[in-house]
Amino acid sequence: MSLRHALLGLLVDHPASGYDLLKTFDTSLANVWPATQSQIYGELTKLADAGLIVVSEQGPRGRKEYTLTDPGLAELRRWLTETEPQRTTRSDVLLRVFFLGVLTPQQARDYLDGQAAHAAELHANLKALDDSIDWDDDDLSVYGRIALEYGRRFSAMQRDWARWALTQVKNK
Amino acid sequence: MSLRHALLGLLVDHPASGYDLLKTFDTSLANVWPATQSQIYGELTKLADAGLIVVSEQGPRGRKEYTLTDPGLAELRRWLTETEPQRTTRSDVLLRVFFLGVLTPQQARDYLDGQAAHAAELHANLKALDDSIDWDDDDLSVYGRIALEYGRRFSAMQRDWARWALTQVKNK
DNA sequence: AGCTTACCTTCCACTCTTGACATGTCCAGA
DNA sequence: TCTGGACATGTCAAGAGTGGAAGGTAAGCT
Repeated sequence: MSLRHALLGLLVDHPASGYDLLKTFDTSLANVWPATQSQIYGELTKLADAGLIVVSEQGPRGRKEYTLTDPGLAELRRWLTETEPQRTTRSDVLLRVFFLGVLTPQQARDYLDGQAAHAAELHANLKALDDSIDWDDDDLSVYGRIALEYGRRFSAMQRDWARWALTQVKNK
Repeated sequence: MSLRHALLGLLVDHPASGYDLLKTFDTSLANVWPATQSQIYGELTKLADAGLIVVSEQGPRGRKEYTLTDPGLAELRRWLTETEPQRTTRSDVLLRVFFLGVLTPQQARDYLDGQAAHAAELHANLKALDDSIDWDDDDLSVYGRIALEYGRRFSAMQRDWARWALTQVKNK
């Protein structure tokens, strides 16, 4: 049910259309909670039916701009304070590690090397992104920066782990 | 399609029944790729239909023991070497961070504090687990240990990040 | 005026995942 | 002997997520 609340959260600051939200998901939220167009439009309809958002303006080309309602904001707060985040994540990258034994050591190293390279690249990109942003002191900046820092630390951790793992796979 | 390959991977070492595999998923694989009973039994049937595994023995209580076939092993190897791991993960924990601005600073800190505590606990548990295992030099040990090390580093990173984030949320 | 591009939404078919329910068998201990 | 707990599989409904097709409007450019 997180998509639901992600949409509510994005509507806190300003009204937006499905199309606007779709772009937000494709860019800034893509690394945290990817969502497709069909999912977003569908969920918006459900949220409007539930009264958590309303169509506040109809624009050209059938554009519908949604605005958060008071019950919607209350629901967002309830979600944040009263429900526990779901922590069960799936990691395809890590799952494969369990089965590297069926490959040759060289193939296993190739895999880990690829992961290290990927993580290193991501880390560099995030650093560049961080440097390019002029961080303010407002809420969006504070929490946006905290989220970005998570990405930086995570990618650094993955990079270092993969490099360390490489040293553990001996030739046999 | 990872569940499919996870099952193939588990059948490499020794034949197993759906029930056996279910227990493996609930224990050792739970943190990497959780799966429910209905999923596992369903997927095993599909894998058998596809000829990637076969029923090698029928036991008491309708027990069906599955064994990996050569095409099954080939498919596992193909998956490991020729397909890229899917890296799009969803993080409920991180998603919420984006919206902490709608709460009071104190509530936001409570949230981060909870995450720090949770990560610290997980880290301690993994360390204890690591210490309790007698690691050998075989494949299972090497790659199992690499996977466990990932968990250790990940939980440490989350713990430290949450603690750092706490210092970023000022009273206003 | 005509063409292209961006905008904007809806619908559909499919797979994956969850949770619950249903059904029954074997075995060990009181 | 009986009874509870572990063993063992199957099915079903509902929700979440993916990918793509379809259909149409407005705006900008030449």
